[in-house]
Amino acid sequence: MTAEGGTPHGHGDPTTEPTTPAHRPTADRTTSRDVARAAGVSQATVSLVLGDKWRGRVSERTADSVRALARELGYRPNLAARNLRLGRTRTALLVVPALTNEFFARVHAGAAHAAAEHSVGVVLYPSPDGIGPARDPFDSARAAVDGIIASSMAANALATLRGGGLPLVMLDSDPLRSDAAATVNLDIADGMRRTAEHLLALGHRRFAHIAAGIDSWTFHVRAEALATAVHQAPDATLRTEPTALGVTEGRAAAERALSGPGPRPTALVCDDDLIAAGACKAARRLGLRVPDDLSITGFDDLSLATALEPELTTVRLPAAAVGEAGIRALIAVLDGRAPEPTELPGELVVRDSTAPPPADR
Amino acid sequence: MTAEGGTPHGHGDPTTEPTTPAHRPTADRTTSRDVARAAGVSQATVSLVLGDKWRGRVSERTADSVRALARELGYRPNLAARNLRLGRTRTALLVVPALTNEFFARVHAGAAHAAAEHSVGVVLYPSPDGIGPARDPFDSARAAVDGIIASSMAANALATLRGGGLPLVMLDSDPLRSDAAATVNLDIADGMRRTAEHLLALGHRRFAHIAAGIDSWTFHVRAEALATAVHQAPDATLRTEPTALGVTEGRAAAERALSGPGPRPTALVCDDDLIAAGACKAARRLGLRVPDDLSITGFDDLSLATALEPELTTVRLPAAAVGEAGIRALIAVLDGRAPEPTELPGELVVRDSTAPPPADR
DNA sequence: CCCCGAACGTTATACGTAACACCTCGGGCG
DNA sequence: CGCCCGAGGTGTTACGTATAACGTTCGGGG
Repeated sequence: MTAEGGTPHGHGDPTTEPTTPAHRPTADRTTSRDVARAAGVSQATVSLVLGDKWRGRVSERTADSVRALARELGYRPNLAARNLRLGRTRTALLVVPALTNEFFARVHAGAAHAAAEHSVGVVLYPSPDGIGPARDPFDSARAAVDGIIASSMAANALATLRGGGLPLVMLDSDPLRSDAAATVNLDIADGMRRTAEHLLALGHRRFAHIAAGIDSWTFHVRAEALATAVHQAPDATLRTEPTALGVTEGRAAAERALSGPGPRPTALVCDDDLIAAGACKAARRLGLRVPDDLSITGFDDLSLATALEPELTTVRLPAAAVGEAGIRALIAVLDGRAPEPTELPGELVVRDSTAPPPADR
Repeated sequence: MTAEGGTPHGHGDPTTEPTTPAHRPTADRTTSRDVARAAGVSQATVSLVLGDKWRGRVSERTADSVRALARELGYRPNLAARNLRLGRTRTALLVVPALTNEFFARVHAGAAHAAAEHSVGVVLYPSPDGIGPARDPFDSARAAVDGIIASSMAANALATLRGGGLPLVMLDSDPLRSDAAATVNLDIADGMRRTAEHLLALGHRRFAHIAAGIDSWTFHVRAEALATAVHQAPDATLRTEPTALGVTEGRAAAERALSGPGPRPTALVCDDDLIAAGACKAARRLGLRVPDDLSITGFDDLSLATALEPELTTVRLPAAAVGEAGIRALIAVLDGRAPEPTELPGELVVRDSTAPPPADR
């Protein structure tokens, strides 16, 4: 029990040399203590100087010398030790379905940008988009984090996320039934309504909704908003063709919608730009010209929208702003402030894939 | 020095209750010691059991009880503490230009996948694609990492990366002049050669290279390989039109190439699919049909390639495999094994944007 | 002459974990 | 009987950092 009487440790060699402590727990990097030794001060002083808390406690000369030596020795603070000591990491975990979806890549870019401005880090957990219980994000990310920002589309990871007891900011999820500490939403309904009104104003009355068949709030909102807006014109009809996400899938769904029974729709409203790209291919395959014979709209305004010919009329969503707002909200929560709930507007971008419907027979 | 005789600490209250140590360094999560107390064992035992090193040292009954309590109390190991103790983090830093480039999003996906299989994490440093000294990746990523995987296109961050003293795996960089611990390369030259041979076989002789004007190894290789392959046909001509990356930029460059002096090229070889998409738009704008009047090829095989009409003939690069190989190489280096240098092949995917040239006048 | 308060640092922890070196105890064996 | 052995643990330490609490010197005012 007493620590007196001989070193209880195995390699009780009182030389200053460490002599490789037999299991080498650390890569031999310079520590703040090394800098301290070199500067002839205590480790605490180094910590004060480098932490910029030295004013009035350390002389300017000493501070300068410490800084110089730190640079010279290539000192880099050990993040693990710092995080342990402080009990926080200044790091956020961003949970999204997949970055190959450009929308989420942009969300990440916005988050990374805003985070950098606050000296905060972002680590990513791309929730495997298949279903299944998903690996534990906390294990997979393997980085200690202070809070979580999660897209509602990463649904399969959400259950696990709850358990962590960490502050959670939800992106684009139902604000009513969310137990998150904060939410950042997109005004999806408004975007869809504007799309419908644009098409109605052009004279369209026969609509088909090529709808992402995904049980996610954002897509429910799209369907509902479209239906509501379309039916403001009493003679308008709307049929819905569900599809998985993706160009090929969208093409198949659009072909079904265009070759179904009854009069052919003159406008295809697609749940995202990839589906819209597929719809364009379907149109061409059926010998329909876009936009003369058929109008097509997308959603998201990915770079794809302007790469296509004709360029897509679509709703531009401020993806980067979503990421930024997510970071800001999380920081607010972590600082104990109440984050204002955010709702970001979309914007209808009219390009070349919409036009008045062909003259009816 | 002796621990006897009264607690030297300020709030010397010998109760077991911590009574909030005045600055609350840690969020009050369950620690392994809490689990130990609940199970009536020592913290060391908890560590053994949960670290799966208990066989032959702890009875099965005790181990079960510890595991049950850990789950019940919602115990999650403190990664910062673990990392500090072990001196490693089982985390890799992936440095890429930007994830909005689908190619790098796929690289990341591959890396994340391979990493997860080895219980390793990946954190991302998207090097701001502008030039400039870039923030310190180690600071920005804010996560302690064991090693780095960097794309050669994240050039502006590379200098800083060197300083860290961490193992570095380079992706798609010049293997000859690289001081990296390992390299993972794509056989870009082969892909470009196949493209040229495909076009030559179709009968093309007048080529234009819409070339990414970026000082990066991968693009130098493309230019060189294309020139070499094209000039195997003695009557072939090749002009080069540099461009920035992106659809709009590619369109402008293609327009220059098509409207320049001399006979018009019949084949446009583009350095990536985005540029190729721009080239398609340029062709349409000039009244040229693809592929009847003009053949166009891309590079990368992004999802864009099949979204376009006509679908692009392009070189499919195994982006995900690059990420996977990067992780594997890094793990090998960290384990002290010598990683075999990897060179991954591309594959020419012939689609609808290439055809024999129009009959010459 | 003495105490005081700046100025300038230092000492001592504590964070939570993993690994090592010890303990203890009952039984088998020579 | 004495001794060792293995099973089943415990005590202690160290990782590198940040900070609260505590010295120590020195010039000056009362």
